[in-house]
Amino acid sequence: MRVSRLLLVTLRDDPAEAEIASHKLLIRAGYIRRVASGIYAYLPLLWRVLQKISAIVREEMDGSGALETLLPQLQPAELWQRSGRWAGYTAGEGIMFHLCDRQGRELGLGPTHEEVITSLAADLLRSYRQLPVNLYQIQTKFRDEIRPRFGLMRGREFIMKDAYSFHGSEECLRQTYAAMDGVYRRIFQRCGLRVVAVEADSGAIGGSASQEFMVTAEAGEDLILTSSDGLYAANQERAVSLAPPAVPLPGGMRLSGAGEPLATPDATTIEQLAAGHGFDPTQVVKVLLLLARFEDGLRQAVVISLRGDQQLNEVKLVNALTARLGAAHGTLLSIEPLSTDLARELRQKEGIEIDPAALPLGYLGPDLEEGALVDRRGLAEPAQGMARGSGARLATTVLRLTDATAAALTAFVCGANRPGHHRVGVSWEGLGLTPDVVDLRACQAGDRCLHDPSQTLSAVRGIEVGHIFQLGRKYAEALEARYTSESGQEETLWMGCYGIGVSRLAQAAIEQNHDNAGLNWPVAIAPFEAIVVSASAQDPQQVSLAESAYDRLRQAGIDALLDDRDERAGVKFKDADLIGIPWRLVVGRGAARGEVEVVFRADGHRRDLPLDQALEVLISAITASRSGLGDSA
RNA sequence: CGGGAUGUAGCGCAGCUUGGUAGCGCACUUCGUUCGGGACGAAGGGGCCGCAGGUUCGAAUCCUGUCAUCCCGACCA
Repeated sequence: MRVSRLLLVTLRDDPAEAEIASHKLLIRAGYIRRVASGIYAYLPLLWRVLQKISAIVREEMDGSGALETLLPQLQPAELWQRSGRWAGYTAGEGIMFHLCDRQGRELGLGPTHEEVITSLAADLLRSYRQLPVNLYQIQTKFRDEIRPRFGLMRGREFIMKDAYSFHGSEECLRQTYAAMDGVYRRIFQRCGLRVVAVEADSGAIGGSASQEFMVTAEAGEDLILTSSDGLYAANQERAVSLAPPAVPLPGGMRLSGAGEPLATPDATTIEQLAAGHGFDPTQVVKVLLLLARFEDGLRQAVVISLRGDQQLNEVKLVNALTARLGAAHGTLLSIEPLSTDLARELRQKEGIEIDPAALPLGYLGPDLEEGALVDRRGLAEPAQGMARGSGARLATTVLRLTDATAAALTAFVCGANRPGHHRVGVSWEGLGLTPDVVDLRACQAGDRCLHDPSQTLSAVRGIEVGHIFQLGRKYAEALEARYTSESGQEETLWMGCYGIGVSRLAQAAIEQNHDNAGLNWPVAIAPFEAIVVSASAQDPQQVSLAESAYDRLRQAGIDALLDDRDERAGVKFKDADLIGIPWRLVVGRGAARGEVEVVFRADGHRRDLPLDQALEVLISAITASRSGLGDSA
């Protein structure tokens, strides 16, 4: 390809819309253009990169025995209603674009394809003899992200490789899951990425085991915690660890664990309480009052007890609530602090009366009375003027969950459930409570590891480029995907699913491979492997030598670009660096002697060589590094 | 959705406080000189000043509304 024909439009200034390096460079170097928020045109250069990544993904997936397919993006609501995900994905903060066709039928634009593939599996898979199968596709996905960000990093339309495997047993699923783990590591290695595999939360997709593949980069949206011995790595959402030991409360229990009252005006936070009254935060039980909203209208007050120095991990909380109430009440739509504002909103929009004045916010204790937080009237009567038919109703009991760090305290300080007062020397028995213990704390860098308390966790930021799940039978059950086993029994299929964000991966590669001059693609996914630049477009000798170098590179099967523009050498060099072509062959002053210069973009290393030798060097270096495997230059 | 910011030529920005009919750099076109790290000179082209309404003799500028984009939080490949 000739640069003059490439529609190469590069910019000198950083675009105002971009924040992180990779996003700025994608725009500046002419790889993408924004069409709307979170929606981008992939320009010819980027499309070549995406094709190369896709080719690697295909080779590795095909090599593992997976079958490529292409599934519809337009999906009937009915399919999603059967899996129980329609409401969660469309209502409220749902991320599925959905629409009605001319007959008034509801359709969704696929954010993922579990439903479609599972219903197909139910159709096609009948016998254990057909198992296992692994189907994948590389396709555009649509997600109405709450906040699209950072260019291709979090787009509303993006390219994803998703694979779904079906099995006759959990054991077989585990084998494929393990195989995909290996396939993924190879794919990322071939793409030239430094990736960490971490234990992950399975989120809205569901299922049991799941692992994310994180490109380590400062711009990453996730926090990864890893042990120094390399044996443990997890997403913070999921991570487990040992909290620092608590400082024992002097004097222990008081008044048989009922606690001694302490006047604490203006001490509504742990910091104020600790600073004002000489307590260590680990001696305090912090109580959070939250309200969970479920799909069926249930509004559940939740009282969380945490040790004062600990932070709530919301993902763990959502999982705990879903595990306890999801089956009976549907998707958990939201969980938020029960503030005065929320109480007002509840009264106005849902006809639910919670008197904020009755809530001693800032002075809550784990034994907070249910009083105002539950529905004591039986079925709630809709108040006049509120949203009709919302069906919102308050639960009849309060759910109390206690993190293990708080449950382990034998004598602690906590709020007295009346403004301006705490209690000192409280015990769980003294409160008449048996803690319902759940792991709810957010792990931090510096925490000790569970597998070896002498190891500590450290934190790195990461960009999630892949995620593999053992889904189990959740979707197969919902969509009645069964097969006949060897013994003639009808059995539900076991499922796994495996995703790679292809377009995100391209940008993550830039985040890891760039410098002040521009991009610096790994050879395996570079849009072109080499660029031939003649220093002067006026010098016929240089031009013809450049042409012949370009032809010979192409004949040798190299993806070569020829900068044939009548620009000054500096402009062409700057552009070559900016768009990040790994190898540059400069035809300049030495042209008269048949000499050219070979430049390696990554380290700027250059050498003058006769053309024949230069081509040889280039061709062997490129063919050696093309696979992305091994220790190429 | 809540909090913050910004919309002026393809890109980056000034002008707005104090209303008087739009400017700078880059990019683009033509000519000349230059030619190994984003050249120089000359001459050009390009703007419903996000949109709608209002105030005013007069609005990029003041007021109201609205839309869009970006950043911080909840979502995820």
